[in-house]
Formats: sequence, structure tokens, C-alpha cells
Amino acid sequence: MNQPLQKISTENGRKTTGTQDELVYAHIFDAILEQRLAPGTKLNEESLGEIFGVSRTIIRRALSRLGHEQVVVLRPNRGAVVASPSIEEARQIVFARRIVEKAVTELAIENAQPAQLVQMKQLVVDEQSCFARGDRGAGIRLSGEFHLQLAIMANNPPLLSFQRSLVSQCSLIIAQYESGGKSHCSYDEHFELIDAIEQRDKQKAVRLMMHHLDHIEHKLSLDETGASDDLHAVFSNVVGKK
Amino acid sequence: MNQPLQKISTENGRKTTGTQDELVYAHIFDAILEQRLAPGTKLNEESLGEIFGVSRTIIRRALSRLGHEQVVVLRPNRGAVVASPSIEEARQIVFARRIVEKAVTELAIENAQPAQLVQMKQLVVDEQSCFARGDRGAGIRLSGEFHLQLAIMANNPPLLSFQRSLVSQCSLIIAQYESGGKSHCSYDEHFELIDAIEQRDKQKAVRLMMHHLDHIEHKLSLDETGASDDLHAVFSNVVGKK
DNA sequence: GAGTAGCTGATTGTATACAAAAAAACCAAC
DNA sequence: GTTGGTTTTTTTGTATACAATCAGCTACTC
Repeated sequence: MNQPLQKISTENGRKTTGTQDELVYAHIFDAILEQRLAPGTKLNEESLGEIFGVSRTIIRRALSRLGHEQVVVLRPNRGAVVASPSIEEARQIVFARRIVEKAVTELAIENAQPAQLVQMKQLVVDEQSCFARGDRGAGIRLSGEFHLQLAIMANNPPLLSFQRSLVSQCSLIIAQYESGGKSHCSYDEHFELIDAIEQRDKQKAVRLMMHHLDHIEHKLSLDETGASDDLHAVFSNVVGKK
Repeated sequence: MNQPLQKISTENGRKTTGTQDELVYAHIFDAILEQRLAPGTKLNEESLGEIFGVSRTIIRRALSRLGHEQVVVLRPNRGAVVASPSIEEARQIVFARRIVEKAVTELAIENAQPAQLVQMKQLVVDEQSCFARGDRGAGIRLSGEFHLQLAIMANNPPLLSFQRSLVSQCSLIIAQYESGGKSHCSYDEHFELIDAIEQRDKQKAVRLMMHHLDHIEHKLSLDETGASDDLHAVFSNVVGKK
């Protein structure tokens, strides 16, 4: 027991501080976004502790952080589960993202450094190659990182941290609702967006961004008629019947 | 030792779930917003544990949550201190609030329930009476709660949670920079805002809100020339001199 | 006397033991 | 076979013990 975490951090190209709870957090986070953990999955503290070779204390910290970002939901005395936002919740998240992405896009245009733009292009190339080789999970995660990078360019830490939470939740939504075949939030649009930013064309960039979010939201409507596991929603037609 | 926390929760009119860490969190939070804890104050885990009659485990959870809301800053291996945002950081926070408050105001107008408006009016009355009797700290906190209530009316949970963090940080800023005499973010403006919302006048409401935030930002400029404890900022004029 | 190395006390980080709560299994009655 | 309650087991919540780290001090070197 208690073998150290060793360099599991190098699995993806993310910078890690090296503290244990950071690592555990990052791993669970990635697993959720890459859909190796399905929405609704129970996250048992002791099992996770054994998997990562750390005590429940560390797992607990990681879960609590994930809970604060709304990627998992913490139910008092009942443990944590991977969040599974309803369509209504998904709509609200996308709405909030519209607000934030608009501001972030405009700020990014004002503050973009050439080196950052180069980095972003590389990110989209990586994203593209993920989808090309069929690694949908990693693709969704990189797509999210693109939007995070944009918020970094915007140079407003509070907006960045909100963006982080929203992007995570959106990735979850995409993973949950964008079933199978349909190609998702496409990297083409990301390339176009970078162009618009390079040209410092705020109007165009914002328009592209909104269009981008329309795509996500559109997928939700398609699924609207699907089955639900919310009994109240399912039986809302008989309310007051008794 | 370990006398229970008992009903310290009734000190202010806030609803509490009753779990210990919630209580501790709320108490520290209030203490910071009401300036009983000055920015920069070290928050010793053991001392807090003794004060609240709980173990460090609980204190740690509360601090971690406060840290995530950026009301305290957690320095690894060096403990937590009450945040003391620089003027630059304060500007960024206010900027983010502009974005969110605009969206929240518009949503609130769309979704406002009559009962909620009544509640908000009462809140402003309470706020007013706090300032009238010289309880500046509680006044600042109630003023923040006004803006939170607005976000509740807006009925978008993600925006609400971001608003919570922003309002907290703003209260901290107000407490820190709005020195002495000058009457702060005034309740008159809150009354006007409620009126505009009742009349469903989006343009007017948003205009009032922006005006409101101008006031906060204006205070920052006044302080700009003040002393700083950021050595880089202080000596920025000699950069490259050597 | 300035600067550095090592020591000491205090504080945070982590693991673990135990208590409390919830879930599961079980059994009885109908 | 299903329902209702009781016991057992699992899982979470909290306190605490111990390890690792840091800040401040002393003493030593140059």
C-alpha cells in the first residue's frame, strides 16, 4: 500500500505543481472530461484512495475542489457523484458562457501576445489530431483548453476562474448529450476564431464565438425529447391529478 | 474542550444548513466582510479550531472553501491569510462584476417574482438602518446580499455562484479602500434599482447598475497614489537603471 | 559586523482511528 | 411475492497523532 503517485502527471501535457491533491484532482478531472467516468458515477473515497495510493484525506480535498467547480456533486453523508446536468441546467450553463465568452473574446483581442497566438494554433492542431485518430475524449478536453487559453489571454483572473468552471461543465454536457456520430464543436471554428483575433476584429470574433455556442445549444434541443431519469419531470403531466 | 458550536448561526439572519463547516465558513466569512478580520491577517488553523470548538479538519475545509472564493489566499505550507487585493486586482474584479451584473440585472427583470421584490426592499431597509446606527461592517455585508439576491432572482445558478465570489471580493475591496468618512455604495441607488426592475425597464436598470459600479471603481482611483507594499510596483520607476 | 549554517519551536500536510450516518441484507409476517 | 421492520455492513464525517516544512534564532565564519 501507499506506493507513491510517481510521474502519472506526465500523462497529459499539463503543468502540475506536484502536490498530491493537485495530481489526484487533475486525474479525476480528466477522467470525467474524457468520459472514462460517466455522469452519475459514484466516487467512492476509499476506492479512489487505493487507486492513487493516498489516504482519504487527499481524495476528499480533490473531491471538494471538483465539487466547487460543479464537475461533481457532493451529497452530504452520501458521497460524491460525477455531475450529470439536466438539459435545463445545461442551457443555463451555456447562457452563462455566452456572457463570459463575449467579454473574454473582446479582452483577448485587446491583450493578445503573439506568442500566445502561436500556442493557441498549436493547441487546435493537437485537438484536430485527437479527433483524427478517434480519441474523442482527449479532443473534448483540448477543445476546452482552447477556451481556457483564450481566458488566459484576456488577462482577467476572476473571469478566468469562472471560465474554467464553465468550460468543464460544458465539456461534461458535450460528452453527455452529443451522442455518437455528429462531429462536435469543431476545430475549424477554432481556427477561424484565432484568425479573427489576430486581425483584431472584435465584431467578427464575437459573432464566431456566439455561433460556436449556438452549436452546443442546438445539440441540447435535439436531445430534448429523450428519456429522463427525473421522476418529477417524467410525471409532470399528472401533477394535481391525484 | 469541544463545546458544541450551538446556535451561533442565529447571529445574522442567514439560513444555515447546520453542518459544522458551513457554520465556521459563514462566521469567518462574515468576520472578513465586516472587517473584524483585516486584510492580510494570518488565519491560524489551531487557534480557529479552539475558538470554534472543532478540530483542524473542519477549519481546513472552511478555509479551503474561502480560498476557492478568493476571500482568503492559501499559501502552501504557509497557511491562509485574509486576501488583500491590490488596486490592479480590484479593477479586474470590478470589471468582471460589470459583465455579470449586466446579465444578472437583465435576467432579474425577466424573472422577478413580486415576493422577491418585497424581500429585496426589506433588505435595503435593513441595510439603511445598519449604516444609520453606524454598523458599517454589517451594512457592507447586507449591501452584498442585495446583489446576491438579485442574482437569485436572475435564476441562473452558475451566474449566481460567480456573483457570490465577486460580491465577496468586492466587499473586501470596499472595506479595504473606502477609507472612513465617505458614504459607500449607497442604499439610495439600491432603491432606485428596485424601482427600475419593478418597471421592467432594462436600459435604466443596467445604467443604474453600471453607475453603481462606477462609484466603487472611482474610490480605487482616489487611493491609487497611496502607499503600496508591492516592491516591484514601488520601484517600477528604476527598472533597467542598474 | 555581515552573512550563512544549523538548530529549535511552531505550523501545516497526511494518515489513520473512531463515531455517525446511510445502504444493504436479512427475516418475518401477511 | 411483496411489505415492513431490524440487523449488519459499508461509507462518510470528525478528531487526533505523527511527519514534513517553515520561520526565527543562535552561533559560527570570514
